[in-house]
Amino acid sequence: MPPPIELPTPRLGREDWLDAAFETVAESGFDSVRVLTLAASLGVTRGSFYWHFTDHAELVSALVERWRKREVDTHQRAQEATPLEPKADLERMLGAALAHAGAEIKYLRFELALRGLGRRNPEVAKILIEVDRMRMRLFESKFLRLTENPKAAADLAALFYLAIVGGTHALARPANPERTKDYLQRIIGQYLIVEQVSAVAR
Amino acid sequence: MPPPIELPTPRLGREDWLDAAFETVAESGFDSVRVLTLAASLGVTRGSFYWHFTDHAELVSALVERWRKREVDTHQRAQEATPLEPKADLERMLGAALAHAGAEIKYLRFELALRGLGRRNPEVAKILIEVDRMRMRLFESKFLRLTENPKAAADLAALFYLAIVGGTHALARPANPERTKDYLQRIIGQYLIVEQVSAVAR
DNA sequence: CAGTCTCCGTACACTAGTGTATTGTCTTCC
DNA sequence: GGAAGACAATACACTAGTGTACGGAGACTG
Repeated sequence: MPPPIELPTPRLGREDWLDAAFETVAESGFDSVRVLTLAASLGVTRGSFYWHFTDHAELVSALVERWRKREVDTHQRAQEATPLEPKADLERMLGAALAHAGAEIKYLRFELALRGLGRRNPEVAKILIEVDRMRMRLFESKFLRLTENPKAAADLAALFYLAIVGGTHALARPANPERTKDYLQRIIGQYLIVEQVSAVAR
Repeated sequence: MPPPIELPTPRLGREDWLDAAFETVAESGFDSVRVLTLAASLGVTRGSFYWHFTDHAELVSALVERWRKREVDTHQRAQEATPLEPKADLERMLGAALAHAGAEIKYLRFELALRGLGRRNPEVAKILIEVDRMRMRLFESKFLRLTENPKAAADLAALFYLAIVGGTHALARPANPERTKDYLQRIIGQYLIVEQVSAVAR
């Protein structure tokens, strides 16, 4: 039987182009995604590209759609995960959201670039708003286990989620990987203390 | 004597080009700043541009520098402003930071685009980090009037500042102008209540 | 009222990028 | 092992953009 694994990737598939485009986006944004450049980095000419994609626009929308699907997936897996003790649960979410190590930083940077695209592209904006809502609701469900006030839970979820987004934007470059996480973890700890104190006072 | 004001702007100055570039950046990012397009929108040809600027790169860096200067200015004016009662002070800062009305939204969008540029341009990143630090320290000084714990003040300042940045990124488009402000103002109110309760408990 | 300085138009050369059409070359599968 | 289909190279036409060189027109100044 023939060898099932082929090391030098003899022929390219749609996914290979998407992967290369993903790298470029994470590196320097959507405006730097050029068919010509991608072809060069893949070691082929554009003849290949226009076989897999009809258009430059199709590449971009396929890339966005792939991201969206993955986000929905990880969100569902997070929902189905057996919840820990409340505080540890929140910290786990923070850790996941702010994982700056290795390959994760690419995902973060891709998302930042995507938000940039969303500012000029209404369809992308729609997707981002959906994903933001999704994630914020998850945060909310976690905070609901800490306070009996539903409005407070919603507000705190929004505050923390937005702080995470802001943290990645404001401090992610250059190289403040751990700082943001520390910020937010300390604050969670502190909020919980304050919350307990206020509970005692009630 | 000749009329000191001239309505149709007979000749262009450096500032006119910077203004036009600013609009474009706020609208669709730095990558959309094209000499050719700007010239068209100003009703002249590129001959004018290359008189005022040596280069496309010079336009961009001049634009960034103008933004930086203005930020330092407004920051200093904010520092010198006579402080209000602590809570009102914070709310005023929130209001200023999230002013989404009229011309302000353009500044916001410009800053978002600038953060995008900062992700690929180390010099821009440096400027952004400086401005972020500046503003966070101002927040910190405000929070220091609410709590005697300096670490708590620093953390809370970071949390709120990052939430503001995140709020503009995640929800500013399309058209959630008042929502973010409401979020944060409600939360400030709530935190202050919790803080007071915890102070009573101490 | 000539000269100079400031601003702008024009023409040219060049590069980078898209998209199309056609042909070529592997694979696979019968 | 030959045909069909999947993938890729080549060549071409086209557009958008940069930067340069030079010339011209207004305005200010002596």
